[in-house]
Amino acid sequence: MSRDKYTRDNLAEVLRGHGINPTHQRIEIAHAIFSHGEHLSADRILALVNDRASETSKATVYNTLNLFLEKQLIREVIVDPSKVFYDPNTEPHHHFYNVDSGELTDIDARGIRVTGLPALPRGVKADGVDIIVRIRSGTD
Amino acid sequence: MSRDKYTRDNLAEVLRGHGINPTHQRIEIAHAIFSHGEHLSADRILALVNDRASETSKATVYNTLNLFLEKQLIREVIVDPSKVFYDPNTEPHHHFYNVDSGELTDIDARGIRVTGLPALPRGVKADGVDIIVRIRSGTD
DNA sequence: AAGCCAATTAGACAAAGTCCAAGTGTTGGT
DNA sequence: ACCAACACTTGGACTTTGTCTAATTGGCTT
Repeated sequence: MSRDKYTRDNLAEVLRGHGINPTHQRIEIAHAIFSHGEHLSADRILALVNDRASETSKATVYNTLNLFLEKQLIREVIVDPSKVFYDPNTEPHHHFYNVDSGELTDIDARGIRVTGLPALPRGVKADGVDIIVRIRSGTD
Repeated sequence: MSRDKYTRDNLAEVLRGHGINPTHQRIEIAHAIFSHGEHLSADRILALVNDRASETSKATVYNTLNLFLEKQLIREVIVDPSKVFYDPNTEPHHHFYNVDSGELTDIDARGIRVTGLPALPRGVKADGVDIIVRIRSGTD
């Protein structure tokens, strides 16, 4: 694994590998998500890509995030009623969500086992299991 | 268990039991949530209470739902990026969420065990564990 | 009836996200 | 080099969920 994993060249390769045509904007957005090792919301991503240099519109950010989701380059994490977080980690994992601070932390799924789940309803297929451990910083 | 568990009289009692002053609107909203054995969104609740008879404003519906949450009469379920669902079932339980239909189904938490979760980060306390099993009706 | 406080209200507002029609590249064929 | 075709991006209007506020209403208590 090289020192600088998320060069724009490497990212372009990654995008191609997921069947995504790597454009300037898409690379910048991927860069924002992957090099920033955190769970970002769409508005943070919009701010990050425009902070840097090139202008990217809100529409493109949303289009691109949805494209990345569809192509399974990233995942969405739904824990906050007001906004979606995007997760560059597509390995199986779960989350701690600090309700007070809004902070979101990964929990590696290896070693976690859930027993006692009922069978799936008829005619459906599983699409994934999310475990969210809600925590509070409060000392009460 | 009586035949008609959710009379407005009974509901008034329940509200009082949770430290909530039972007003007309609050009773109607509680009635909508509890008698309708389903997970409703705020806009559905607003529609239900106004469908019936008395007019209740959007502000009151939101105020009341947040009050009910605070007083732990109901829970919120966050599975859909676009809206919150309110859950009359405050027993420990989890959910199936059909991504295609939007349908939300309870999973009794008794018998479910999660092993292998890491220790909580320092200085925080657990606030609950949500398990969401995402399913698709698709036959692909 | 007067006064008090809690609850309700309409409507303005805010924020997240979608949509659309027009514009800008980029590519490939000749 | 030119043109056509297609893909991508864009601003801005729009929609939806939810919050806020200032004014009004409604119940009690005396």
